[in-house]
Amino acid sequence: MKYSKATNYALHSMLFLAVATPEKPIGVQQLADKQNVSPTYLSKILTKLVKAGMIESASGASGGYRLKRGWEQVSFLDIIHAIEGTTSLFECSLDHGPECVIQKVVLDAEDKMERRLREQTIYDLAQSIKNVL
Amino acid sequence: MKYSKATNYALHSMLFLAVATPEKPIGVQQLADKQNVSPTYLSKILTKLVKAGMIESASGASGGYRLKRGWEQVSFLDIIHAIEGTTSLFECSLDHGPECVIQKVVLDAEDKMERRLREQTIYDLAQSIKNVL
DNA sequence: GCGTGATTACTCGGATACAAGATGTCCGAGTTTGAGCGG
DNA sequence: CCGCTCAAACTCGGACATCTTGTATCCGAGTAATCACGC
Repeated sequence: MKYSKATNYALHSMLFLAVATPEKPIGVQQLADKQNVSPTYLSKILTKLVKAGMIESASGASGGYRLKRGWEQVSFLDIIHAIEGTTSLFECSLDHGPECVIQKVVLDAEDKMERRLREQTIYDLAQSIKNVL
Repeated sequence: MKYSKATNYALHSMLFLAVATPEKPIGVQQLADKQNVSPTYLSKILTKLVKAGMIESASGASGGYRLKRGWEQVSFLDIIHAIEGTTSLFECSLDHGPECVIQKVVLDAEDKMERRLREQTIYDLAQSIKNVL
């Protein structure tokens, strides 16, 4: 039970974009260099973020990726869900009545984690980093 | 990012043993039938719980598995860790300074989930079920 | 009745097989920028 | 100086390869209870 590396790359890419926020888009190459990943693989991950509506891509020369309007509200959970999917981390798969007491406990615990991830935005994190610099 | 089915089987097996608590051990076959799993596969899972010290196995005819002394303190988190391992669900794997702010956020969220799973014992859950019956 | 050996029912652990998902690469197609060239 | 064309840089998306992990099966070995048999 671990988050995939792709989630790691996605979170770092978003934070990097949030700290930079230039008018020109940032190329995949530059993002990939920072994280030691192949650009083509990273582009697959960023495509998911595009489809989730957090960033947008610009084709052609001097193209790249850029934060989209409203990105200030994007939370950690949004990013994680965009990469990992939204299925909950426990499903009983047994047919012992309508509700599984075990599942209820685990989902309740999961909810506590998600609550924390939902209230943490990339924007806030980027601001706190900038203050340190 | 999901808990494995093995974790599901382990939790259900523990709960079943906790509700039963007979003097005689319960065979794998019986536990497997309840959950629609092959007995040999379930035995591999139960072996992990034995090594974790929660249950003990009895060989030979009329053998099986039995809760071990001190099982009343076993929490959900103990069982999950016995099956999934104790590695935290996020590791940065990047070398951008000593601490990764992203990792700190995710681990903080994970801690909130684990706190809930740590305070929930199989014993308490078994008691609440018995009351309903 | 009692002891002894054989049978049976069960777990244990390793080896193996299979499937799915994560990770990563390759390449062709489309798109925009910018430079070069000719008028 | 203007406009056209072409090359370069870049993303996009699908197809493919590889590796790890979860899931599951099979089988031989060991162990304990029980049964059968002979004394």
